Amino acid sequence: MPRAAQTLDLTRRKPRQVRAMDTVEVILEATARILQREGPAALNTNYIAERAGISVGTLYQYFSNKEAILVAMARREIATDEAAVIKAISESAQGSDIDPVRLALRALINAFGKRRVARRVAFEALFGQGLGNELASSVRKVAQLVGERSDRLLPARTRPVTPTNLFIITRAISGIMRAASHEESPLLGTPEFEDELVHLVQAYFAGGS
Amino acid sequence: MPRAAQTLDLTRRKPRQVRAMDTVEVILEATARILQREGPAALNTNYIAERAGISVGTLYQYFSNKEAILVAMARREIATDEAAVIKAISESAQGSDIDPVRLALRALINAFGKRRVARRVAFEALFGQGLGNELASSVRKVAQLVGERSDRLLPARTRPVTPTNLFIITRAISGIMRAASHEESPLLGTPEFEDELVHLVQAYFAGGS
DNA sequence: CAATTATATGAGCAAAGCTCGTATTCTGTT
DNA sequence: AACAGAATACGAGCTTTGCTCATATAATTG
Repeated sequence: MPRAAQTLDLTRRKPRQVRAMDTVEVILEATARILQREGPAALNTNYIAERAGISVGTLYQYFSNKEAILVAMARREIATDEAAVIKAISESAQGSDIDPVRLALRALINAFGKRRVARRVAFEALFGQGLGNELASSVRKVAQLVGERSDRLLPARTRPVTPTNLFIITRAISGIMRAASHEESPLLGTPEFEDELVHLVQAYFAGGS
Repeated sequence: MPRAAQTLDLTRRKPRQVRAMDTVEVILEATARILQREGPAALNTNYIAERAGISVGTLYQYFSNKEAILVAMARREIATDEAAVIKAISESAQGSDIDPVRLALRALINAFGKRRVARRVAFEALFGQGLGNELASSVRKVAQLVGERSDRLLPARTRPVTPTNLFIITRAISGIMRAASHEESPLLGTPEFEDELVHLVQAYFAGGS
């Protein structure tokens, strides 16, 4: 559908002036709104530009293609999630009597409950681009937490935190969150769901071998 | 890009004659080949038809849109995987000395190692369509196996097999497989990877509460 | 061997992605 | 203040591509 991708340079202008920052902001916001209110089918670059109150040309000054907008959105969501998880962890450090793993996972679950459609589409784009690993970064925070404090949190035999088992638990949680945030599933947000996630993480790190 | 989806009837002809079956076959095969050899960017319906040696019109007689082709592909892969897992399970029933959970997971890992690109794109389509649950079906076989034979396979305190924890473990494994089958990761196929999956499943079902 | 039903064809329409030449605004320098 | 150059914005319009539909061919049935 594009004019053949013979333009190999997909580099775009990076916003320097405040005006440009605002433009990028406005594009991402419009995209999220359209996705959330009118669904993925309604999303096209001309319409994004229209809704954002800018021109298509401007849009393509900052994003090399439609996917790139979604990827940017996804990265933003991930950054937000990560911040939430870190906050939960640091809060738990001082005085809360609830299991920190639980607090961190709770923060994550909460984040996934918001803007479901927009998030889903954005993450889909991330995966489609082969960048699925990035989604795992906020989850990794939880995993590392468990690894570091394993002596305090887990029973007798603990497992070491290797790159491989970080990979495993991280993708496991990502997979679950992803599935759960598809609207049919009312599971997200139930206490049971939280319990199961906590159990999965702890059992995985606690088990022998 | 389509002529506006105002045609609400997405029903298509179902192949009755052998000729028609072959056509469908040939379409799916061409799609997989293009994906595998030339990448997702090269995939478009006109080209699929050309490569399949049929006309676009014919293609659209059996598939309501491009996505539908991918979804069909995904379903086919899933069916294959499921068969492989079942085979592994039944073989283990008679005489093998290896843990049946391990055998089932091994079958799954093996399946995911083939036609990686085509599979990835197909599964992506499945998710995009909100049909991600289907991917879980072959994995569920493994989970059920563990649940049913838990007394034999797992240590002391076992957990019941509820819909919720089937959901959890099933999506966990799906998430891991999915991530691992993205080409950057050389993890798929290592013995370590298999070990970790086995451990995850067993630890999850074995843990207390 | 009609008549009916199933299958195949491909030119071409409309939607959507994206470009590029031009216009406007900002920033720093003298 | 005046100006140059850089950054930003614009949007008509070109391509690509998804998909349809009028028409033709093959299979099946009675």
